[in-house]
Amino acid sequence: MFIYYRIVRYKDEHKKESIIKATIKLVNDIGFVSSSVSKIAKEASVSPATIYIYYKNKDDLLVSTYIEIKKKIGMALLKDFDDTLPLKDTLLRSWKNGFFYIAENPGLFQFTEQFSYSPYGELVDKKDVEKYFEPIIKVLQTGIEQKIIKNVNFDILTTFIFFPVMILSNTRLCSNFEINEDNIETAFSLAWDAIKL
Amino acid sequence: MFIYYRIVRYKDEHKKESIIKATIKLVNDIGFVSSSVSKIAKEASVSPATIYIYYKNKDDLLVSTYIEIKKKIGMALLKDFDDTLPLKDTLLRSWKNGFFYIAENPGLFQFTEQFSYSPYGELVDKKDVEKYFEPIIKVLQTGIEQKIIKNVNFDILTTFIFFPVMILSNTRLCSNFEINEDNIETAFSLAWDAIKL
DNA sequence: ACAATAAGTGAATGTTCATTTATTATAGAA
DNA sequence: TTCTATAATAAATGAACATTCACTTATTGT
Repeated sequence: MFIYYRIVRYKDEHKKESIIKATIKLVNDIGFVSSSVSKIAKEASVSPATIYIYYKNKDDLLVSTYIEIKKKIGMALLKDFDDTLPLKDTLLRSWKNGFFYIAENPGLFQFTEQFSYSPYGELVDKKDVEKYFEPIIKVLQTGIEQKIIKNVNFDILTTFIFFPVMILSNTRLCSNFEINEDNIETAFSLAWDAIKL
Repeated sequence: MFIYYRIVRYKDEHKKESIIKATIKLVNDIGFVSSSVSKIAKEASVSPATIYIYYKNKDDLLVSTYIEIKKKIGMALLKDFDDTLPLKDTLLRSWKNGFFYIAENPGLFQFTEQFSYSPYGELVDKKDVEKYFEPIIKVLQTGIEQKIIKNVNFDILTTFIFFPVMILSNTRLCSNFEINEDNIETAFSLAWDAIKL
């Protein structure tokens, strides 16, 4: 007869968080090309080998960081989500949530932009990300059925109602767009004109 | 008395072109992170040292490649440019030019996307790029003055009338948007609804 | 034919890379 | 307190990196 013990020295979640934080900071400051595991380790004040306790390899670290951020952004977007409101108001609320979250966390956003336009983007299972945005996508589909918005290819719709948030939030692309209630509403009115029937 | 000779072996422009071509191919295939000078040299069938005859360093090679591509895209966009047409027609023509050029040269477009969202983007003097797009920007300004399109922040305007071309052309972002006359015109009608007064 | 000079190169440079190995530190059940 | 599994690490590894070096090849006016 055998008795199995489970004696564990628990992983330090604070350490994991500081590795992710260091990854984001470094990638934003010097880019993927220059962000080595040792530099990330130094920034997080851990040994390079420690990173390999929490992540399989460098790719795993970067992909996990990306998904973690996408989850946060998705949740921010859906704050106070209420699809009993008129469609237009539901969308505008998400716009505002998105703009203000990105404005308060520019590093998170910048990381995802750089990541998703690089070949790292292909390492991500899209479904792992899309699930965080599902409710708002469903709202659009309902809008088409109720003949409130144009019945066009879904890619076209998202181009005009989601991407403007990302483009206008990108200070590199839009240096003259100041993020405040008025400007968001002005921009939103163009988006709404584009998609409304 | 001295006699100075000026005897030159001229640089082989074909070689320079093959280095740029190799750079684009490699960056698209494996990304900036993995594209080393030696790999680019091998792809171009030259010695790594040869690259340093044509370019100061690796950054110079990448930035030059980017500007070269932007010039080509800008010129494609402005093919048959005619600002005596109604504003709407001028813009639609550019949309079609843009879509079809990108569709025929997906590698060029993909390189610029990856480049401009990476820290390499900061190495480029924006004016070196903007000049290739100037005529079409002026058309928009005229449209505002003539009260044909909305008088809003210029960043908002470009978000709805230029970026959709880039988003919809990006197969990674829009896998369900097929590029043909009909679909381009449908997408353009949303853009026009957004910006028209 | 030859002098002059730039184009072009393969190999070597020292550095940095991602990852592994060998070892120590520590938490917690018995 | 003792024991054990895992966290954590410093140091080591071989491969790959950007760039330079010493050299050869090609071109062209004289």
